[in-house]
Amino acid sequence: MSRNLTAPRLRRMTARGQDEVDRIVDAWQRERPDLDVAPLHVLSRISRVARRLDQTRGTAFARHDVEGWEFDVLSALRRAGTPYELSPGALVQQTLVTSGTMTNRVDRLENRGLVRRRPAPNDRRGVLVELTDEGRDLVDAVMADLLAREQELLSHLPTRDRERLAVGLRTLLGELEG
Amino acid sequence: MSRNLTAPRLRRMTARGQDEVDRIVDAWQRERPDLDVAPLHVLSRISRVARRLDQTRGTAFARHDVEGWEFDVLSALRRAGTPYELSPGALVQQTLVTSGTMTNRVDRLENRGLVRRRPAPNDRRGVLVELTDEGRDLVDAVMADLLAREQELLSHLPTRDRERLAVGLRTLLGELEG
DNA sequence: GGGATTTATCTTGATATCAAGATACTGCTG
DNA sequence: CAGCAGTATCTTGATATCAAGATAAATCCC
Repeated sequence: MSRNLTAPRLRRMTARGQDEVDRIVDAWQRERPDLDVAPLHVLSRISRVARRLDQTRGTAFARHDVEGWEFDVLSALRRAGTPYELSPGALVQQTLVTSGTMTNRVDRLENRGLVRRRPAPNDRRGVLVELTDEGRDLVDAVMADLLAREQELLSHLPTRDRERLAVGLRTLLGELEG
Repeated sequence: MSRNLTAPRLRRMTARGQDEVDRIVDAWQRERPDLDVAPLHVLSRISRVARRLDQTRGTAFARHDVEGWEFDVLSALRRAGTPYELSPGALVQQTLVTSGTMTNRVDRLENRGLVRRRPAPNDRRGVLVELTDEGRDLVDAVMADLLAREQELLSHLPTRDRERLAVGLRTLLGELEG
């Protein structure tokens, strides 16, 4: 069993300052010196950053009176391009929720007038969900705002670091989805 | 407004294969060429990886008959070290949930016999949540298993890349928490 | 030391999610 | 062309979460 071989180097590289995850990992290392807790430096940090990111995005969404889950759906439809319509099944795949959740989401978005359901051609089981003009305007406004804030969030990270981050995360995602 | 200056380089670096986020970002770029969508390469990917990671961990937890939220709480208590006890407030801070959620979680863990509540000394408002022996055994077993799986997940990522990933994420987390 | 403020925890009510199963239609196979 | 497995969507029931507020005790400050 390989024993925290990478920990010392990691520690050196980050001498400037600890974050909450460093404290968590150190605590585990102290309590379980028999385990290699190095993976936590990457994977726990991802979970924690994602959590905070959700919270932060929430405040950006609030100013447009939109919930995160609403944006998820509208945004999948928007980036599909004209005529801005997808099947519920396709929406399920893209948003990583279950079919029941998607039915519920589409219901509520339809009530708000942001999407519309129509029968699928050539398949009487099927439905297509399409963005209304109002939905499109909304998602466009939110997206511009969101990107501005994310730009700012990344502004202290050099371009090179952003690329490395993206590449590493892509590898992980490939592992998880492949 | 800076216009997707980093996108071409990113694209080149990843010629080997696209992931789902690449497809999402490309679609946005096509639909909104006026916006700089590069931040999504990092931030959307973090959300998506985190989501998948949750799902993956879920299956590891299931074999020990533990839910993710249970592990979160037990693990905070475990790494606190002897005597394995923390206030509900401290647990709230570490797990990023609200106080109502924590009350509920502690209730359920107490019912399962994994933790125990006792009055805080010197503060009659307060309570301390402490790990039972059973809780400690459980969290130790789950942690060992979890680390083994995460080790494997990271095994295709060179050590150097893991370090860079950790460093970049730490910077982001500092931004989000500071 | 007594009243206002802050801190710590718990309660309540509304909501979003999921797993499992129901329903309805398609399209393959023999 | 009949039956049957597969696909697409929706329904149901249980559950975890959150926001807001209630309650109680500690601490501050004059």
